[in-house]
Amino acid sequence: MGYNFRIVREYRPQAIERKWQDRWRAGRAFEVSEDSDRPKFYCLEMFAYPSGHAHVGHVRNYMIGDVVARMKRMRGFNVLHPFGWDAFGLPAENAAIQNGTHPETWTLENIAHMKGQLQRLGISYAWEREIATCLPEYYRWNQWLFLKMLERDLAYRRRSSVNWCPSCNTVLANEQVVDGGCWRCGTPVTVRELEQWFFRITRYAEELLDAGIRLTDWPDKVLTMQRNWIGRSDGARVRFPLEGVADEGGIDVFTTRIDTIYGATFMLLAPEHPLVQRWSGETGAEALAGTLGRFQAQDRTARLTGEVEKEGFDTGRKVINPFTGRAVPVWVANFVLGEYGTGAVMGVPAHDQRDFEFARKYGLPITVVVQPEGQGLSADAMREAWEGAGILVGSGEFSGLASTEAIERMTAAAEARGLGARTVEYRLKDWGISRQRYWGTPIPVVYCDACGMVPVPTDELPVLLPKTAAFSGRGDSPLAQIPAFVDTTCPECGGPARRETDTMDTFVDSSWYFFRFCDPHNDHLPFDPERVAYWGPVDFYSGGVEHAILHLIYSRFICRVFRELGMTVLDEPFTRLLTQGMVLKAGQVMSKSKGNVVDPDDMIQRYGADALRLYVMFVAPPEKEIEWTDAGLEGSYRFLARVWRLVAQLAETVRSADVADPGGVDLNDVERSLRRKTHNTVKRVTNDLDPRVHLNTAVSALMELVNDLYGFCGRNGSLRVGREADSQGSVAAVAQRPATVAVLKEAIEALVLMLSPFAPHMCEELWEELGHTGGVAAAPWPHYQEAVARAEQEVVPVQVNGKIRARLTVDADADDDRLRELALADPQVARHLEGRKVTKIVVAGGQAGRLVSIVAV
RNA sequence: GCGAAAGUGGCGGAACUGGCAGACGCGCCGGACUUAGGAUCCGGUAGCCGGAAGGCUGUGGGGGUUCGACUCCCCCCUUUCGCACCA
Repeated sequence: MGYNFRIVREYRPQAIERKWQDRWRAGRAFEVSEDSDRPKFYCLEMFAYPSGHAHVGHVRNYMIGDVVARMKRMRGFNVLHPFGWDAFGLPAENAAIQNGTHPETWTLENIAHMKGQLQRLGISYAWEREIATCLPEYYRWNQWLFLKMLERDLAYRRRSSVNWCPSCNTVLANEQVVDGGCWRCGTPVTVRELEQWFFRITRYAEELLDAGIRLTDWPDKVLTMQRNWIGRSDGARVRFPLEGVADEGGIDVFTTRIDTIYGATFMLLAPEHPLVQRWSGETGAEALAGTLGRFQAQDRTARLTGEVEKEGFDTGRKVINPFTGRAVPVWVANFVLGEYGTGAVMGVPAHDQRDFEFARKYGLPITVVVQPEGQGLSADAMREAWEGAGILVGSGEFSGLASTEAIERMTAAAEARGLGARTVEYRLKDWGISRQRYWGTPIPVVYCDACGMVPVPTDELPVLLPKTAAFSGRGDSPLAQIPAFVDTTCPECGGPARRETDTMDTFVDSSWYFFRFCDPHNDHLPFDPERVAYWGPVDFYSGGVEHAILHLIYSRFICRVFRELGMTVLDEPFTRLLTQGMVLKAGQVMSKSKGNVVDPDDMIQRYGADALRLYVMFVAPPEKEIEWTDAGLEGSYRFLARVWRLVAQLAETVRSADVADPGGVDLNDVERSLRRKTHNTVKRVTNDLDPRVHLNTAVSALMELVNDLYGFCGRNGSLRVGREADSQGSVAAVAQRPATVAVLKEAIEALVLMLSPFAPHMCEELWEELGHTGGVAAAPWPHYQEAVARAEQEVVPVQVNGKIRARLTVDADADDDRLRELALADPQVARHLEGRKVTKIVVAGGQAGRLVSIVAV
């Protein structure tokens, strides 16, 4: 045999990375087609808003998805891993207002730049499937979808008070109001009355809630947020007749605590309640009208967050409490919400904190009707509202019942007497999609004087967004200023008509793009149902937790709309959801305004994309936020260089191996130990990547293997890597024993294969160096032998009084009695038992193995 | 206020179903090689005692269950994140 001398190139990531990225692009390496012979895997990261430059916080998400996609590909799955751009939206328009760039130019330039950034990171996307929502070939299907929803009464138009952001000059959906402010700019939201388009998401409220329970691979946190957002309340509507006006009916209230109705000593109406609005217009109601005006002018934010003091006004009217038969006053209160329930509530001051405060302030009577079980109400009762369940008192025939039962019986009684009904209320509101903006999908309807609102026929789609528009920054839609767009003819009568000038909320675009990726160039339909049947649902979806409500509820809703249209049989679009943590710098979120962004291109230039990827994956679990440090990145670079030196120096040795399977050879202890380590590492990395996505521990397992390999070479006299090799002109020796080479080859190849999802460019280069063609990305994932991964013998810990004092190495078939015997004979154990009496000796067994526990006094 | 999650070395973090706490990395200390080392290779690194072998104490605090608790249960403290007049 003898020695091979080998010059080892230094690890220079930039050249390697460029080389492989070019090859992947030229070879369309990650494009896929339907293949019924292989299991499919749809791996998706939330597509990107093309804001300009991506920082490492953005790209962390794509790197996580890429590790999963690459690993799944190697494990034999047909992997769909596409990318695209959520390209409509406000910032493009703001850029137009500020510096005159057309939104389209601004957007397309940003896309080009960011696409380059992602390609330089080596993310394995099927770029052939790239989509941008601002292109007519995409947004025409938004319009198509809208028309289908219109046909099914899932889209409708109504005048309503809407959330208005005075800074962005647009309407916001409820989901887009955060702490009373605009989700984008934080400006406090005001109210406006406008004709608006809505999607009837409430039709699916119950299903979205109920099916959510079955999303077992979603984070609990997200499911809880969605559940709270949908906000189901079980209760009853109860009618309180108006006193003295028999034919005017009465006022319905919604309550979840009908058991407290005997304590309802007043009624409260929202300022928006239609009845109060009517009363305030009557003569002599100037005071009421004034108060109403004042309430409605109160800052909506403050009203919603409870910062405004509770205030009321006595309307002078009375209603009859249908259970007590007594007349109670009707007040208007600024804290009652017009849009929830019936806009009217019964005031039960003894059992509701808010009503209690209200009653104290205005001197209204407080009647206790529920007592804590097993005790009388304390003297404090009148000082505080007690909101718990208990035993009813002073409630006529229902006195003595427990709250839960009382709710049942009293609801039934109300139903029987025709005063009310069991109902369920949801906090979820219909989704307002109208936006008075330019850079979005035009809503495809026209208004004709003769025919009214007329949908644009589907064969006339798309309604194109005109290229020229004036961006004034005023509140009205720029489209309304373009006569060539507005003036049209009615599709029904051919007469003059005006186009709708609002555009759609961009969340419409993003609520079905994952279907489009399955069939991105279809020009007959949004997608071919058969293709979605093959690829859907998304198996692994990752993105920021900030989309827990908005995007993720809308997508679940629109998925059901497509189901209703017969386009898919899927109930849920995303099987597994991973919400990745943010990247912080100096404890703060990266943002352009804070000036603390880390540009991936800078890092790639210094350390290479592979080191950047490895660092971000290694530093913390994907769900956790990470603190950016340059030192950590440098550590990852060092690790890669260490792998490079190891593999490059041993490549020739490994390539010349003449024993294929180390399993068939006699191994010495050192060789056997390395082989066990290899199989053990394959097992760990495989499990860390697949059921769980513990990328950080997968990397540390690979680091351990590398450490062991260096140790192996150091201990093996005929192999030299490391310092000597490096500083003395790079020497690697061929091992004398074929077994050594076989074991080494197995370890090195497994290492390169498993490291490749993290550091794909370097591993491609090394894989080629090891004599393989066809690319590491397409190579099969290494397999492990359980028997090798495990130790051949069982190691059994021995505890004395709870502390482990010894470990016995025994044959796995030794029985419990033998273990006891060996444990007591162990010198370490004997030392700890000196002068004590053994009272108990237990052999405990679990999946982790057996254990001997000795108790001595 | 309500709800959820989390508290482990100087730091980021491991420990899967209760079984050697601190894997792996950063940082730091030392050795080798060197004109040099901020490169590389090797070793050390929770605290305290000890020359060493070894021992004791340790996973926010206090109780409990168990042969055995970072892990399970109860109370408290702290932090983070959601929700927040939804009747």
